[in-house]
Amino acid sequence: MVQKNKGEQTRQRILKKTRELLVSQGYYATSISSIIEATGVKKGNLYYHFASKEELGLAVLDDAAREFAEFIEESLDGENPLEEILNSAESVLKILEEKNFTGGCLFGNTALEMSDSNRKFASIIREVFSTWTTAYENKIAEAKAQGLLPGSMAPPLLARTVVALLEGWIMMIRVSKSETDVEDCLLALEGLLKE
Amino acid sequence: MVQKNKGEQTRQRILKKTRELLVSQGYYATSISSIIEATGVKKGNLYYHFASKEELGLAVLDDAAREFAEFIEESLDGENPLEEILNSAESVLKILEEKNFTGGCLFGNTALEMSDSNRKFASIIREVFSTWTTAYENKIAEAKAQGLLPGSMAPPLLARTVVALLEGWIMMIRVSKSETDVEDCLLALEGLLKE
DNA sequence: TTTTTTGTACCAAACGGTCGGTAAATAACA
DNA sequence: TGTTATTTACCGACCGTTTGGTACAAAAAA
Repeated sequence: MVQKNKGEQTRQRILKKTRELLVSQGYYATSISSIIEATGVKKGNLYYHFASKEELGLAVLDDAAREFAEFIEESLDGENPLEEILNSAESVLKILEEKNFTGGCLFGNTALEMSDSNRKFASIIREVFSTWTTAYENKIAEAKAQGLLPGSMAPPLLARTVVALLEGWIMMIRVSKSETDVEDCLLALEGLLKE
Repeated sequence: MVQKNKGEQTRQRILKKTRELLVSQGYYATSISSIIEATGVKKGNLYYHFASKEELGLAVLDDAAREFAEFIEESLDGENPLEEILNSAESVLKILEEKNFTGGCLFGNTALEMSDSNRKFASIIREVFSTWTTAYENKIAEAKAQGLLPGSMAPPLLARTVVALLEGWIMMIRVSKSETDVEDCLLALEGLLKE
């Protein structure tokens, strides 16, 4: 069995493993040597695939952004638009639980760590929040059309609020590491959307 | 004119200036040498006042936490409990604007950067969120007693949701750097609390 | 054979931190 | 009050380690 694209496989391995490190430690705390250790890839090889730490970080973020967009689309599932959003939020929180509340959201973390100092990172983050918000916004507009939504908030504002609420709760859950906080977060979302 | 407590003054100067650096750059991106440069305090002197970078970071966080608790108390001002919370939130966001949306919230930033790896930092952050939440919780309970609050969310949950909403929006504002987002954040809070 | 991929050895710069020692302020004593 | 101890505050050269990054040869694949 001859494998094509051996280099591409290595590249992917670096990408995924580095993502793990970035999620749990952040950009600056993740050193090249720790990436080498975690992946088993030697330094020369790493720099063959990625020109710099920054480029690697951007590639990881880009890769994760693409996956996250797909994940959000798939997670939007339910009997009505409102349920779809709540289920999506639950899916997002589920990932946190699986990681025992360590790491949190790669995009949120990177936003706070890098967006003031590095425009390239900020640009990717902006796009992630934008597609995330838009996905929810469409469902919210549907729900509004069906009379499922109380309140006077316009769909774009409400969608961004839902995302902000999630990011904020994820931050607090990461500090508290409490499972009941996950349920509280979902209750808060229901409160925001249903009454 | 002989000045007493010369050392204490130096200590305070280090504390305040380092806080600025931490707010705008984060912990790992703020090097000892950059602190030395920014304060004018020489290395030997810095390590005379603080045993390590970690201890300095913790002292900064502690100092900021005390100030923030006072700030929240003072910012709770208005005709009724609900207005008090909204005014407090507005005050918090005002600080962001004054810094041109750079830096964001020291506690939120540090939470995401350190709380998984350093328990001492996490502990301070937890306490900050706790006092912040409690301050709002009391007002919310008052508002509920006065029949000002719609919805079924219990005051403790609603208070934490308000804080989460703020932290989440602050994160997004820091990325967007948009002034209108500040107003949107306040609208979202009104939507959460008033209808 | 040529191109792609990987491993090894090395680099300068920056990192957090230590050290012996100096200068200034304060306390103790005459 | 003037003099001497003693503490407090500060300095900058230096330490070992780690950082991100490079050069280049060996190996594998095409």
